[in-house]
Amino acid sequence: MKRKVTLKEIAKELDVSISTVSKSLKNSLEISEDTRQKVQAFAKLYNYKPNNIALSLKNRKTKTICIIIPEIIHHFFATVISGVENVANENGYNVIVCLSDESFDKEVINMEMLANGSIDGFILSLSKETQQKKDFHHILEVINQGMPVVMFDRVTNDILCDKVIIDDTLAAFNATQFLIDKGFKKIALITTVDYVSVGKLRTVGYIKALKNNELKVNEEIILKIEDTEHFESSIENLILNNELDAIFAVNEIFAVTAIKMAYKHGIKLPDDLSIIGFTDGIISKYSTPSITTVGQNGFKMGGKAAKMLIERLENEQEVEDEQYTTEVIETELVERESTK
Amino acid sequence: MKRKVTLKEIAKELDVSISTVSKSLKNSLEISEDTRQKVQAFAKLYNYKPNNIALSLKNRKTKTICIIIPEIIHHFFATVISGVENVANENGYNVIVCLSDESFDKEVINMEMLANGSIDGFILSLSKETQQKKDFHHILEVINQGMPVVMFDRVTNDILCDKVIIDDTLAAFNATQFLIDKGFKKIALITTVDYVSVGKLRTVGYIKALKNNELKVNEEIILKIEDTEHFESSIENLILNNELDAIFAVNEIFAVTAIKMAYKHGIKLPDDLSIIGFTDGIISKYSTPSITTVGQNGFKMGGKAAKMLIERLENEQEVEDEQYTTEVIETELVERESTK
DNA sequence: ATATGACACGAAAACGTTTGCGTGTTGAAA
DNA sequence: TTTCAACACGCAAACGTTTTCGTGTCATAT
Repeated sequence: MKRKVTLKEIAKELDVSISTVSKSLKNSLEISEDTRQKVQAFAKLYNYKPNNIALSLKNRKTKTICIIIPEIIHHFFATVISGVENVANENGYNVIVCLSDESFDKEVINMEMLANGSIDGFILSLSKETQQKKDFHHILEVINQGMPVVMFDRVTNDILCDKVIIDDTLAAFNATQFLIDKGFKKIALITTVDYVSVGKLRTVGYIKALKNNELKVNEEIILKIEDTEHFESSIENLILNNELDAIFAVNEIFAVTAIKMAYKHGIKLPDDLSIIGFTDGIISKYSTPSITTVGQNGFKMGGKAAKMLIERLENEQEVEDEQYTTEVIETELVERESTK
Repeated sequence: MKRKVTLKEIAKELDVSISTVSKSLKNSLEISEDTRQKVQAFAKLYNYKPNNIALSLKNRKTKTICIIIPEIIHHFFATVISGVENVANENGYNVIVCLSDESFDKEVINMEMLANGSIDGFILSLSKETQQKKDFHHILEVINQGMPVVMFDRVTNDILCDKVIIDDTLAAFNATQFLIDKGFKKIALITTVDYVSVGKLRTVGYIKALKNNELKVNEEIILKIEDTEHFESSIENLILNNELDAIFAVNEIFAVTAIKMAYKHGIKLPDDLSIIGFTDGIISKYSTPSITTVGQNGFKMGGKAAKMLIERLENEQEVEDEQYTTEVIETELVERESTK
């Protein structure tokens, strides 16, 4: 086992100074051809690689960014990570992944743990609990320290920073309009409780579309799910107690559960009932029938977020314009078998 | 915007030395009650937090581990990350996630990029390409430098290190036996090409179970899928051209695709055909019918891997026993609707 | 009055780099 | 022979910590 070799060791071995070694390896003109080659040969032989930590300390940048997400199990967040990773690597950055588990405390701890020089910036999607508490002091603190933050998907207006989102309202509007255009009148909504920002926005879009087409908004067929564990029966009741034409669900799980309940009671899809979901994940693709859904393009979203963050990092020394931008990623309606 | 405050700045402000500040904050007995309180108050006021990079350099440990996985999109790998994150955080470690995208080169680059002091150790599941090339020099190099590596799931005998796996052969054996016990005779296998280690092992288990029950191994109903993109028709043909009793698929995608093809041709599950998959992911849970499958418990696997790595890190100074262990995580057959 | 010890603090090295600047050695020009 | 530039290299500071080892100032004991 040969431990990592350092400049100092090379210097001692070759009987030159540390600076000479360092300069030789950087092909400095100060150093004679002779020693330069000698040093480089030796360094290659011993597989010298500069110590990243030392460099980070010297340069005061770590070339590492952190992404904090509520849950990695969600396909959407996984694709976002993938997108972040992609452009981060292209730019020589590493990615630390932190999970908040939808918990405010974990979000705070994670941020505090890393805001001490370990990383150069954050990419962040708020946990449910944080959205509920509306307590963003930890984020503000980090920003005030001069560390750039980019928020995505689950964002808040209370924080000024770069953001990348989709137009949830518009996407929901379009999805609902799509159903209306098919001639459906009785369109149910399965959504989350209001404090989940994206759930609320999607609800708004749904209602807007109905009103826009002079359809009555019927509270009885708007199901707001609180408990993310036991909602099967709520959805089952929704379907059984109403003669629905179609359902718009604000996520995959709700959509596929609706399909399951319909199937259970012999309701044929898409003949008797059409369903549109949100998020083009693994479930929508492989479900039987496969699910028509709103694709969010998490990969692109992550990539964009990383790009914005890195640009801010690399231009830090220049003008602090403090002009924050909010990038909107376009969504697309992926038509599959669950709608006719 | 107030930048991070350092020991030096506190020292200057309070007109004491850096050492005094450092010691005060660590409640050293060397320092008088008086100055200790003064320093601590000042530090709290300015929200002093020690710079992690400086600490890493000094201590020669970063309290960061890296996990390299082939794809984050796979639910199984996502759960493993989750498990790693969990015990890492419990022990004050951070997790860097790297994706190899099933590419040998990316795997190598990732390892080299981080093996220079940025992290303390690796957790790793081999990319397909690496398994195919059987080139493990990058891993060996890292280990030879004294950096601990823990491999999981997709491992190789060519590398000596700690490992955490499931008994793929046994799990496949049990799954097949389960089908045999139901009275099925004609049981097809949908698997991967042989160089994917786990695919091969699961194939072995399937064959073993058949032989053990004196059932004929019929190559015609063993489908080895090479192209991970276009395999629908292969599976469709398998189902149509053979009067199958049951199918054992080595992953979720294959299983759910089989269901889709069966559904397409009006074959009723589980009445006409039973299916068992592998990996208890999101698909198996939400598919209609939901899929009986072999649960791998990725969360536990990741947790165990992290624990092994951290233990090795913390005991590094002690006896270098060099006794590597391979931990086997038990699997469980999750019975659902796709089998009768 | 002197020696002793506790006490409270500072200097400096170390972790591994990079880099501006100083300096000793050349050779050639004056 | 003197002067001066080019050359090739080393010194030292800096990044932010921690920690060992001094050291100066007291009060106390002798």
